[in-house]
Amino acid sequence: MGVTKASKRGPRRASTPGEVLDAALALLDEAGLEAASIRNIAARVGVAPNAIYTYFPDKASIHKAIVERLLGSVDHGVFADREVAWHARVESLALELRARLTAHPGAVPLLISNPLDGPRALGLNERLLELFADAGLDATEAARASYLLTVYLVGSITLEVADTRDPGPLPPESDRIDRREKAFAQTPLEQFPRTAGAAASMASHISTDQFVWGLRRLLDGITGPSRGAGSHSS
Amino acid sequence: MGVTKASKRGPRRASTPGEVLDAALALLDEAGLEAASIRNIAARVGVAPNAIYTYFPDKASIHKAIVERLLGSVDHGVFADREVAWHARVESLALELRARLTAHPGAVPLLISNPLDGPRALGLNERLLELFADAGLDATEAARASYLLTVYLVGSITLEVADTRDPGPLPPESDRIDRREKAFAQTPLEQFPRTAGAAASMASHISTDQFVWGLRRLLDGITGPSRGAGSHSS
DNA sequence: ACCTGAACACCGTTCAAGT
DNA sequence: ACCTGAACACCGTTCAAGT
Repeated sequence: MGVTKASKRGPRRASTPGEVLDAALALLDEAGLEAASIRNIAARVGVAPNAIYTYFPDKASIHKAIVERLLGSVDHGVFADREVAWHARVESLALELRARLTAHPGAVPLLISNPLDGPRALGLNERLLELFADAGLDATEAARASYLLTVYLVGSITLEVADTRDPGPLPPESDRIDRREKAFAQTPLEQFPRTAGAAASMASHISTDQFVWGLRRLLDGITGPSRGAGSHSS
Repeated sequence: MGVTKASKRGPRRASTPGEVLDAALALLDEAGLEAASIRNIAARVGVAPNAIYTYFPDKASIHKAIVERLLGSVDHGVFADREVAWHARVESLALELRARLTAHPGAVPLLISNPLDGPRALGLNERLLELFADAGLDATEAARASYLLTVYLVGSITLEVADTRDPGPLPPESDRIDRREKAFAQTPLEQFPRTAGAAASMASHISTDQFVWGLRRLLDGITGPSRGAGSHSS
C-alpha cells in the first residue's frame, strides 16, 4: 500500500526490462540461441546495442531472467490442491513444467547451463517438497525424491530439444515421430541390431506417453508400485 | 590386415585431427566452453586459425568428435560380462559413463546440445538394450527403459555441472557439498522453509550416493523392487 | 537518468595466394 | 595437399559524450 509509481525524471525510458525480455524470447523462439545476441535484441527493441546495459548488467543476467520468467509462468493451481491424490499432483506439476519449457526450445540451453537457484525455481522446489511430504516421505527422502524428479525433467527436456536441432518451435509430435522413424531406419542393422530393431518403440521416446511412462516408473521406484502412502526407509 | 599407412605427399601435415581434439579438450577442461574457440585451438596446435579447416569442416564437427571421443573412452568390459547380475551391470555402466563425462565438465554442454546419434552413442545404447533384454524385458519395454536411463544420466550430469558454474575440473565432492550447504544456508527461511530445511540432505544431491540412490529407485520402478527377472507388461 | 557513436578485443568462416 | 595473411560479418562490453 502507498508505493509510489516510479521515478519520472530523465528522458523517460524508451523501453522496459520486460520488453527487452520479450525481444530476447522472440529471437530465441524464432531463430535459436545464437540469434538472441545483445545486438539483435537491441535492434528489435529499437535502441543502440549498449543501451541494453541500462536494463541488465550483462548477457548472463538476461538469460537468468528469461529462465525465471518461464518458470514463473507455470500454473501452481493445478497441483496445489491438496484434495487431489499426490500421485496425480506430481504428474500435473511435471506435465505443466514440461509444457512450459518445451514451448520455448531455444531457451532450454539457458535452463540447463545455469544453476536453478532463482526465486521461481526455489518456489517450485518448495511445492515439490510439500507434495512428497503429503505422500508420507520424511525430509531426507523428500529432498532426494524432488531432486530425482528435477533430474528427470531436465533430462527429458534436454533430450527432447537436442533431437530436433533446428531453431523455432518444436514441430508437432507426429512429425517428430516420423522423422525419428526415418532416421532409425537408416541405422546400420548389422552393427546395432537392437537399436535399429527398436525403431518403432524409439519413436515414442519423444512423445508425452513416454514422458508419463517414465515419470510413473520413477514414482513407483520412490514409493512402491501403485501405492500412495509412505512406507520403507533408505 | 594389409592396410597401408597413409598418403605421404604434400608438405606433411603439421598436426593430426587427434591433436586438434586434444587441444580443444584441454581448453575445455582448463577454461570452459567459450575458451575452446577455433582460434585458441589453432594457437595451441601451433597453426593459423583457418588451417583447422583442413582437419574439420566446422566447429560443430569438432564438438561432435569430442563427444564421440568421450563416449568411446568408456570401458565396456565392466558391464559386458553376462555372468554378473544385470542390476549390477546397469549400475556399472551408469557409473562408468558418469565418471567419464563429469571428468570433463567443459564438454558437457556439447553432450547435451547435439543428438546422441554417433556410432559410440549407438553402441552404448545397444549395450543397454542387451542388458535389459537379459533382465527379461521385451523389445518395447527395453527401449523405454534404456531411454529412461539415458534421461537420468543426462539430467544428473547436467545438474551436476550446472551447479558448479566456473570452468576447470569439478572440485572434490566434499568441497562441493560444503559450498552447497553454505548457499542453502542463505536461502530465505520464511519464503522457502522446506527447501532451506532440507539443506543437509540437499548437499548429498551432488554426491555419488544420490546418483546411485536415484538409479536404484528408477530400476525398481522398471522391474519391481528388489527383483531381477521380468514381470508386468505396459 | 538515459541514450548514442566509436572503439576494443574478440568470434567463425572464406578466399586468394603461396609452397 | 597443406598452410598462410587478409578480409568479412559478426560478437559482448566499455567509454566519453550528448540531452
